[in-house]
Amino acid sequence: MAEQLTRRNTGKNTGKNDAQRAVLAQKLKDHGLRTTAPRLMLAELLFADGNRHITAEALFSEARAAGLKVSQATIYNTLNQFCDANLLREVQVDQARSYFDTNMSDHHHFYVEAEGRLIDIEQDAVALSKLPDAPDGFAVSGVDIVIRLEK
Amino acid sequence: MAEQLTRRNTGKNTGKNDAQRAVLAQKLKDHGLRTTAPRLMLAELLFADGNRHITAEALFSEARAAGLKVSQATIYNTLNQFCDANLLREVQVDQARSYFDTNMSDHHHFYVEAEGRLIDIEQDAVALSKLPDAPDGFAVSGVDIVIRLEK
DNA sequence: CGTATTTTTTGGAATGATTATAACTAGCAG
DNA sequence: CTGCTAGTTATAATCATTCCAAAAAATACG
Repeated sequence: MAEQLTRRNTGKNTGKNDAQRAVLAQKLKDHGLRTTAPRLMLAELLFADGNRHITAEALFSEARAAGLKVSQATIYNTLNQFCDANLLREVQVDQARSYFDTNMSDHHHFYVEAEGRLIDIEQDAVALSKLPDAPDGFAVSGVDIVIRLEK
Repeated sequence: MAEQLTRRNTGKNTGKNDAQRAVLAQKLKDHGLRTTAPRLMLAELLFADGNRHITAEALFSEARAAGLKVSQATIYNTLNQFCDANLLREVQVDQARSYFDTNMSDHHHFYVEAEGRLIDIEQDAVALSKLPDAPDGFAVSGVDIVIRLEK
């Protein structure tokens, strides 16, 4: 037993999943990451169904629920590598835990504190008509807008 | 020994500090907090010299450096009580640690990631000309803008 | 002013997220 | 294939923060 992680499945592969995997594998390569089984499977969870916001712990649970055997360390390593490789971004809304966002386009967030849930705000839904100059000697590396929501 | 925390000093009180303390004590009362020695001393560190941004750990160091004997637990308790009492606000910029801001006016922040330093942006230096509607059933409880800076 | 009642403070243990470590294993270049 | 390098793992370590139970200090009351 314990061969769920091998590249080739036990038999019936849906061509669809294989195609998807190939695309994701290429995506990893394009971003300078080797294609390993854990990375590919986590990429599948993260990127297969459109944009999402997820915590390390939630991803770990999902992976386990999907029958994958990844350690927590791999979850953290992978999330950090994906961030470094610009496949993910970290969103700063709650000091208790980190949220990772698969949407790399320029955008902002609603944060439902009560539920720990993030909602994308497309960039063109916000307009900053006035921005302060960066202090001398500094350059702006990012502008984060978080709109906190309550019931 | 060990009487540094008593209300009455060992002798020479500068009237200035006493006046300041009285103001701070009143401030605590106004916000529904009892005047205790630790609270008063931390309030002095926090509010005496204009607005500041500080982490729990930094406040603890300052308190120790000033010869105060407060435990870490008291630092955390006090910071949280001050937040609840609207004497402080917590700023969310780094998942590793919390920053507390004594400036309760409506404003935003520059964050120098490399130095872990926050700089206030006065409210009128930013103008949002377009804001998305809150999703159905939710109300906006706050808008946080953080401009990240690099050298 | 003591004494009772309630809050605070405290030191230390507990928690929870994240990172470091060291041994093992899997990619991939030749 | 074979070896070198990078990735994965389990576990221990770390770090900020919270919890806890007991001691101390504040207010209330008589």
